[in-house]
Amino acid sequence: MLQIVTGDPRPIARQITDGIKRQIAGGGLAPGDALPSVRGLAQQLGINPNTVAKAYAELTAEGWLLARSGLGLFVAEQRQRLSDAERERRFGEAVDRFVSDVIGLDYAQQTILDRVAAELSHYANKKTA
Amino acid sequence: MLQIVTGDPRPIARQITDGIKRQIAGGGLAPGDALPSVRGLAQQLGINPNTVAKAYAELTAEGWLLARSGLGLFVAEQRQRLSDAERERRFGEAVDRFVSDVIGLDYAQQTILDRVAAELSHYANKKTA
Amino acid sequence: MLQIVTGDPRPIARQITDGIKRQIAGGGLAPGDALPSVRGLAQQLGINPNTVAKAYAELTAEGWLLARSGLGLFVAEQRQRLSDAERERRFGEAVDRFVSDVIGLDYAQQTILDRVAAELSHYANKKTA
Amino acid sequence: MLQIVTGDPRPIARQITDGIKRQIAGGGLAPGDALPSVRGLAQQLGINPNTVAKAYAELTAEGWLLARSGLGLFVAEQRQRLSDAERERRFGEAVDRFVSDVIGLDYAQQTILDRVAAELSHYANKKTA
DNA sequence: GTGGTCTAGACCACG
DNA sequence: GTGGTCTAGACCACT
Repeated sequence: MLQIVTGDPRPIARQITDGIKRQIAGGGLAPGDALPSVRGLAQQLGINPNTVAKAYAELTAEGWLLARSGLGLFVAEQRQRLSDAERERRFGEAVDRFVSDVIGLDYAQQTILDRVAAELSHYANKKTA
Repeated sequence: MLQIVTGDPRPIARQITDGIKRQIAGGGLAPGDALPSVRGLAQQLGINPNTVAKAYAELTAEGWLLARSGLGLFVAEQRQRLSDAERERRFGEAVDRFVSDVIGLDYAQQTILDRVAAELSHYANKKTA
Repeated sequence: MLQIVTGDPRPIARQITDGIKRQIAGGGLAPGDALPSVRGLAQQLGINPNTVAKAYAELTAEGWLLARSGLGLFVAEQRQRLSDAERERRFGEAVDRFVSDVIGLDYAQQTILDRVAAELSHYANKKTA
Repeated sequence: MLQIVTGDPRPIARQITDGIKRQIAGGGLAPGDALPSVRGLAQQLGINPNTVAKAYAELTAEGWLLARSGLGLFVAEQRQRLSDAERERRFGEAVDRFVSDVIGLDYAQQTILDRVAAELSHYANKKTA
């Protein structure tokens, strides 16, 4: 289930997109599955429908979701959603930011890697490159 | 040397603080070393001195730097400023955010770990737990 | 309510952070409470919004406040952010400075202690060690 | 002995005035005692003579020291160095600042008072009001 | 509407 | 020369 945490520093729309991406990556949502309606999800989460619509729009633009007119939104078939250059750019940025965030906390490298591995393992990921 | 990347989504001041933290963590800047002056660095980077001053102020407030009036800023002795609980909290947040960022990029877990390890290895890390 | 005293040697932003910290410590502001908006408080105090923003930014960085994008700033849950060693260091510094400030004023020790006690008593302090 | 600590956030001149005030308050320097010369102290401390001269000038202006032309500076006789209003103003400011510094560290009131009392006791203070 | 960021330019204390 | 503070005004992202 999606959860909105008010204390979370991430914008609400980001929390939604992150949550849905994780569910898709982890198999909780399979290609073809329908998503809750904008109004329904907004009501359920107690937030503004505009915020949900914005999150859905972003996911659609990135190829995660597919709109079928009059029917709603569905999880798209697996496909290359981003160009390799774009993937690599985002990947590099994420690693960079993560290292900057963690570098001052003085954890051992192995501790950091173990923790990342543990967190990643919650989401099945069969792609090998 | 510090580099400002205009395409970087991080604010300029954040890029500066990150860069300096990394230099300190990696030993490029040792305790007692002087930092470039606010005006000097601003001119070198082609940005407003206030932006540099803001970055320096944050690092000073966090205990990374120490001001000696009239003389300039210097790298402070490193000490553990945060409680274990706070360190853990921030660590968890960083890991969580990182996983959210990369989970959708379809990289293999090992690829991700290798990249993080490579990036971390640039910085000496003496702590073993 | 917050008051800005022009004769006060503390910078304006410092007066604001001090005042808010005291209100939080004394229970006048509880976790979850909203703070006056940057622009609103600036107008009310007759100062520049940037000055208020700076004070708020510092309190946020130190963990006293939490920003919810688009909604404003709120008092965060209190938690112990600093290590015991760091707390002790700052405590020692404060005591040292205080003694230096009052040692030349020729007040009796008991007079000084009574005054400090009176001032501290305005703020609930549940910790017993 | 006076000590200059480079890591101290206080300006050097402030460190000197504080140190001399403490010595006078604690009896290490008695009325009539001569002070080291500006140049001598500056050389001993490894700092700029201007800084020492400035510190001496402040102490003289506040009535702690007395200049005898051609002979040097001496500790002044005990006397009311400040108006009562000025004493009270500074006292209030010092208490206020101290409380603001300590309020966020979450120490018990008694702990704070004990520490202040202990620190004050290092300096004999017989005046009772 | 909210806070966050950056620029520009001024004034101060310190050495 | 150094950093620290404040003002003024602009633009952005978020709700």
